[in-house]
Amino acid sequence: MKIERLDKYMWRIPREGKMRVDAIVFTDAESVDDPQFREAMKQLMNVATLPGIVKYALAMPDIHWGYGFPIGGVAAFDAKDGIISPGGVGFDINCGVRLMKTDLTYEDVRDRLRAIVEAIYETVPAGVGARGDIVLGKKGLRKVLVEGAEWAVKAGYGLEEDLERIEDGGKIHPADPNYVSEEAFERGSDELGTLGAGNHFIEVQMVEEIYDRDLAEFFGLEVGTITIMIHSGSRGFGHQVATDYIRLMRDRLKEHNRDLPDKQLINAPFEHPLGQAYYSAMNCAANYAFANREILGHLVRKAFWKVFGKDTRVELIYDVAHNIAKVEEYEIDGKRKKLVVHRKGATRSLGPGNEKVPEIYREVGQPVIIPGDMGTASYLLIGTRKAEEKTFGSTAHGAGRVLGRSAALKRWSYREILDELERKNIIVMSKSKKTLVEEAPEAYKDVDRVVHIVHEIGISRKIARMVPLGVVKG
DNA sequence: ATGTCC
Repeated sequence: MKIERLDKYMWRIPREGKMRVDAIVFTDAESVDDPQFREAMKQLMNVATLPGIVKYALAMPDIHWGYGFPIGGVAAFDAKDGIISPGGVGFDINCGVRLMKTDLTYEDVRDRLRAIVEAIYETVPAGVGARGDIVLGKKGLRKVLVEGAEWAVKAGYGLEEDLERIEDGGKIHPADPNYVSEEAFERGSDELGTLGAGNHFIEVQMVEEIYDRDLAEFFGLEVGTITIMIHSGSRGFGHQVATDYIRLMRDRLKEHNRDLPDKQLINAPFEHPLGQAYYSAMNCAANYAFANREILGHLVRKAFWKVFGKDTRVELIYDVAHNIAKVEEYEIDGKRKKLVVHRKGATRSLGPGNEKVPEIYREVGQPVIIPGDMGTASYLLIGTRKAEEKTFGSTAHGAGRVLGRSAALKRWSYREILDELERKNIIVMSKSKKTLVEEAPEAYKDVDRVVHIVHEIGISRKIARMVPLGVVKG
């Protein structure tokens, strides 16, 4: 594979073979020689062969191997003659993360940390197949799929003021539940307000460092401020939507998908009825995930009220999607074009003045939230115009795995991971010992390095760094 | 990520 260095953190794999565009990756020199990085780059080169891809196939510094498309990848396709692909979104549709801030400081919580972690653990259902308190019939669930986070607020699981602090207001359209299978309805009926497993988590954090004083003040953050981060997605519902449409595209679009370099890149022309059906069903799953995180946020709020009193303020800063495809307009060769922007393990990063940024934040730009893995730091950043120009308004989404789940299980024991977190003074409660080992901090790339790169390139800028005090996992 | 295999 030919890889050219364009800049300190920018690399290019020039178009070759069936590639329609170059592949561009933002990372440091250290990563480029890594064999696992090369595997992910091969996937990015495959993405560059897909019909209608515009400008280049992009990878963020947290790139790693995924289903068909690499995780940490961004690919934009012309809405007229391009495609949409479930593998370019990921199985956990609208997996994402939200950051909330409290009016508490480290001094206020230090003696009751165990109590708040336990309260969250008891309030939030977690783990594979966990069921929530909300059980919906088909009619009820249809409303969730159309209304997203707004449904949660109406049902008493959230505050009205939360809604403008969620990407796209927590409600994306078109989202027609008629394109969603019975099986997805069944799986989704009792999983609202549940955390899930794997890398999903709820963390109680503390602001440890401020990089931009003005913006930190704008968001009400100081060193010592207690924040909460929630990482979850669309649970079994989104997984089923992805499975359904991968199968449908495989069965009904055989000719269109005949020459794929990898079967996992299965896709539909965006304008084809099946492409439109997936788009709508995917948006239903995105709304399910927005509702889910809104409910989780409110359950955590209740846990804080229980431990620290009902007058404790727990305010949402922002909630972002990092597995999604969206129709957005960008200027291509001097013309504005409608593109289907696939962000798979990538965060939208819009700059100041962009009309898609809610009014309350428009003057500064869109908040970007980049979580670390369990037991490491997380960041609040701000979106930039440079991202709109260079990366279809995108930046990184997190640390990125460097070690597979089964390899992690072979390498470490449950006790070792617990001890490691204890040494860092982090309280951890997990439903599954296995999950905890799979999510060992050392199984992930260093999030500080990832964030440093996106900040240096200028596709998002650092505001604050948070460190975990307590973690709840599935 | 996932009722962790149809």
